[in-house]
Amino acid sequence: MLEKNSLILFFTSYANNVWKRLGTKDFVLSTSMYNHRELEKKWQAYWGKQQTYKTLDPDQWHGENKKFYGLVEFPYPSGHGLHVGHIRSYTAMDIITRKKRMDGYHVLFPIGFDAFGLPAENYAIKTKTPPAVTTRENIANFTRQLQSIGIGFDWDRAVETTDPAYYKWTQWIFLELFKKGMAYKASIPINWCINCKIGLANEEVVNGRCERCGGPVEKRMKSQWMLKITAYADRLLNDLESTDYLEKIKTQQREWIGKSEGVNYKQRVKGTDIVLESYDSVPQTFMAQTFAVISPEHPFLPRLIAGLPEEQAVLEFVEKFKRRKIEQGFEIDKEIEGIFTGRFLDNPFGTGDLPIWAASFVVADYGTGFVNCSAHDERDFAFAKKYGIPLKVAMLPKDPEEAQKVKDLEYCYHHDPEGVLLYPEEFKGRTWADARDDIIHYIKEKGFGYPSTNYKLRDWVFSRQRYWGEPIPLVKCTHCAVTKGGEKLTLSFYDQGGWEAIKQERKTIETRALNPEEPERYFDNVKAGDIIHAINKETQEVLAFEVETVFHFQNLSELFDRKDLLPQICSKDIPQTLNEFEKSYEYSSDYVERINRHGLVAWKWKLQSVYVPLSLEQLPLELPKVEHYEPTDSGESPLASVTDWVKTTCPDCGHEAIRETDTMPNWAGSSWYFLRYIDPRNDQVFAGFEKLKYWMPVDWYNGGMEHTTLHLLYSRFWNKFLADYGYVPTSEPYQKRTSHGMILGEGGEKMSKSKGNVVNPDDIVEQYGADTLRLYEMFMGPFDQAIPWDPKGLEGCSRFLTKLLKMQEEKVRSGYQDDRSVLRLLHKTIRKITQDIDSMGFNTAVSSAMIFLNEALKAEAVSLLAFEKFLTVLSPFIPHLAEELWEKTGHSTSIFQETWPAFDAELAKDEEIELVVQISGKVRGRLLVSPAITKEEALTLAYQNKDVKKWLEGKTVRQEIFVPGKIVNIVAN
RNA sequence: GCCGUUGUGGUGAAACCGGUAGACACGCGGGACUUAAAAUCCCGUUCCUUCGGGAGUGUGGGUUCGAGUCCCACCAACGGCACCA
Repeated sequence: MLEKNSLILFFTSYANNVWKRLGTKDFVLSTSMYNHRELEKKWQAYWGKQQTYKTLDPDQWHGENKKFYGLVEFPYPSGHGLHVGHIRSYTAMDIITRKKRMDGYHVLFPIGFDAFGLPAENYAIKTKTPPAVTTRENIANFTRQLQSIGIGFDWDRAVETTDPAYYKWTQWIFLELFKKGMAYKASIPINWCINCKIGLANEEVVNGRCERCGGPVEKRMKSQWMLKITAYADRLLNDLESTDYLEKIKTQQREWIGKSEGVNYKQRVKGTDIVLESYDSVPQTFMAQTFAVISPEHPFLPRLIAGLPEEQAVLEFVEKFKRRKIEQGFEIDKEIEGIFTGRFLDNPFGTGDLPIWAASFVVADYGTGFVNCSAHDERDFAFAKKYGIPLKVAMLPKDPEEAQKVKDLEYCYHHDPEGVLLYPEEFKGRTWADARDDIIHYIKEKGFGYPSTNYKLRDWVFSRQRYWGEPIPLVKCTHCAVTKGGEKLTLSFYDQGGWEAIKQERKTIETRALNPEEPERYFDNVKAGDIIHAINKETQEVLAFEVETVFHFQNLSELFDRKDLLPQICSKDIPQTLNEFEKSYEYSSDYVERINRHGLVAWKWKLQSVYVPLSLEQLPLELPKVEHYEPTDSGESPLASVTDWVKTTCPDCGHEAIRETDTMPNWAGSSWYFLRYIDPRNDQVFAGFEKLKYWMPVDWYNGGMEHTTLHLLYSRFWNKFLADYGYVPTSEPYQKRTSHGMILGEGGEKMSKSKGNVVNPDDIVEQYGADTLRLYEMFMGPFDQAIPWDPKGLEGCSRFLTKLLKMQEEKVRSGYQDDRSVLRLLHKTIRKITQDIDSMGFNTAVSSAMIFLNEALKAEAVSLLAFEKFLTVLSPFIPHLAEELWEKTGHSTSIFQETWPAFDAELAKDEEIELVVQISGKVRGRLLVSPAITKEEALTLAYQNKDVKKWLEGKTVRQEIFVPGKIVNIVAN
């Protein structure tokens, strides 16, 4: 012992520097330091043992009847460990929820891990380590780190998306979506990353490159599971009104949904039977249209140009376009290029035939992929100028000079609400903004087109051909499902009657009038063995059925003669006369007429289920072990090679069947995790309804700006879907959403391993302690803004804690009568911190605490009562030290069981204020006065002031302004 | 190009509804304690200055008794979207 002491004395001169490096600062040298490592461990153990942060179920809560559900985005447990950015967000919500607890709320503040996804899988490919193993290790590490910074999570409720007990319900929700027709399989052009061999959602493609590997992306046709999020587009848009998201987050959501209203025109291509539709969101100037443009990727384009002299040139252009699109990573907006197709549009507006061009600037998958163009659109204008296509104006500015310029086509004049229309005749003189609705009506009345709405939002590509994700719990049955190819025709049903008939197989004969103009729609090429899909347009439910026999009839009379078929066609009474029979076919005015002109097809069918869902008892469908984690070159999931897993029996018929081998995207598990926290161990349902009713919606959700479009949209969609079927109580999951700013590296750049500027929170906790780290992250700058990391900043926060300790040891006296000024500042501080926590002004809350501490240390002493109040409002920021000091001041229970201190407005009031005297807006003097001083009194005092007298010498007073409590301004010259 | 955010000392930043610009913290300079260093404490720290004062919140205008804050035009940085007809 003696030896050790002398050693310390001997080495004190540089010990501080040395032990910081060696990390051996595990003894207390003086009162000005504290052993954060031991102290923090002590309180973390205490909280664990006392279950300080355990959230009781509603029926066990006996406190006040008010709840608060605070949510933070659960982390992806990467191998790099916790990022200091996580700590910023988690500490903020930790502070908010601790305060809510102290305000008497029943608080839910949970955490979990979103652990499916590419990094673990890519690591597995590289090292052959099963993702389950790395994930387990990473979760253990993250858990340790999160606990080491003292975030008050209820660890009993922790969830992991990779846990079969969790993804059982992710699979269940998917099956619900499937059963309700919200999941469907479609062959679509998907974004295919050549490097990763994986299909990407639109949102994972950044500037034409893969978001993850940065490699090139190409379009490939692939059969994918899709979720019909577009069916919820309007509600996802409109319901934003009822939420309290930051305005910029709402804007992002709105723009991603991208609702646009306008009209569709239906127009015949001259000399063909092709009818093309175009979408126009600015129909006011439709009379200006002088040409049309079709997307090079439009499916009708080859038919359009077939046999024309231009055909070869156009096909070459299309080829060149597609190649360039891949090579240049979609950066094709530099120069717009096009080619005349040789076709003309038979313009129904009577303004002449419009030449049809194919051009790079029209995208295939928005609207109809075909556009009518005019001088009143910037891109159209530029294109026409480049290729010398005639233009015509249909709207002019009010200013005559400008109008002349527009007439001369000097620039593109567009989207001016005050623009005056020239055509059509009926609208001459009306303004662009005012005429819009009437023009749309006019276009509809004239039969030129009909109102239509478009969204940028696309259906959600929900399948991945990857290993590390939730298996899609469907079985492809070879017995009760037919999987032959052939074009799948679609039969839609608006009416519930027809739909029910199909579902119950009441009718086994379907008939359709033929129409050579639209062969696809009217089934004149239907063959036995075809799979036809019927879609209920109301519910979006899809059923498949196989065509058994096909019958063709010239007219209704021929069909009426097949008396053997009639009972299967007519659901009610069988008509006795042809006349009666015809009547039953009068869906629309010309339907019978069309049948008698072109004929009619009828076919016998049987209902099919191509994909059969597993039953609840069969869930979870666990991921099997595999040998290789690489996706195959053909793009199939590695699961496809696990033959004994793929081979199974059909849950419906029991015959041999094959499993779906696609897995879900990593968005799946995070789309409902906030629901699972509420009832995390329930094995009967994903969460009990009564508990959901108590806790939902989430009162406050904080996360990164990078998740404010997709994750937010997807999870809102799932929640709405579940709400529609009565599984969750609220249609919107999150009442309030805020976002934290990123923490950047020291140089102001994003932290990344390659730049070597990553800060490891473990190092900071080791050196300074968790409380210092927390305090610094809250103090470093405005919460919603990106801030570079500054190691020096930690010092100031560390000093603050040392001073706080010093205050407790040297200044706190029980029963001391506090100085009036200290008491006043205390209550001002309580008020400031209370308000700042609610508005996320953490940086100014910390600064006000610093101000108080600085002042209090100057006082002779501070009462125990005052110190306790100060410590209480500070405790959410620095929970460990707060508990320690609370204990030191004689308490045996946790500080977090205290009530949040109320501030006394009377005590916080100033007795004397500094009133600034300005002469003509310049500060010339100051007066110490009562806050209640009147204008007259203040002016009298001001005029007595010698500086003021000096400045007013030889001047005439023009005006006297008095702002109570602030300023006196004497205007003189 | 469009949308959003932000421009204030050497640095991170404060500044409520238009009312003392630069709180708080870092850094730096000086001092105290010490043989010395670290730690700690105290003083100073926007710039210019003839020590009276003057200028100053990205730039240029405007409104006002008074503008970092409001209005107009512009510039720059960051983030998001990007041929959406």
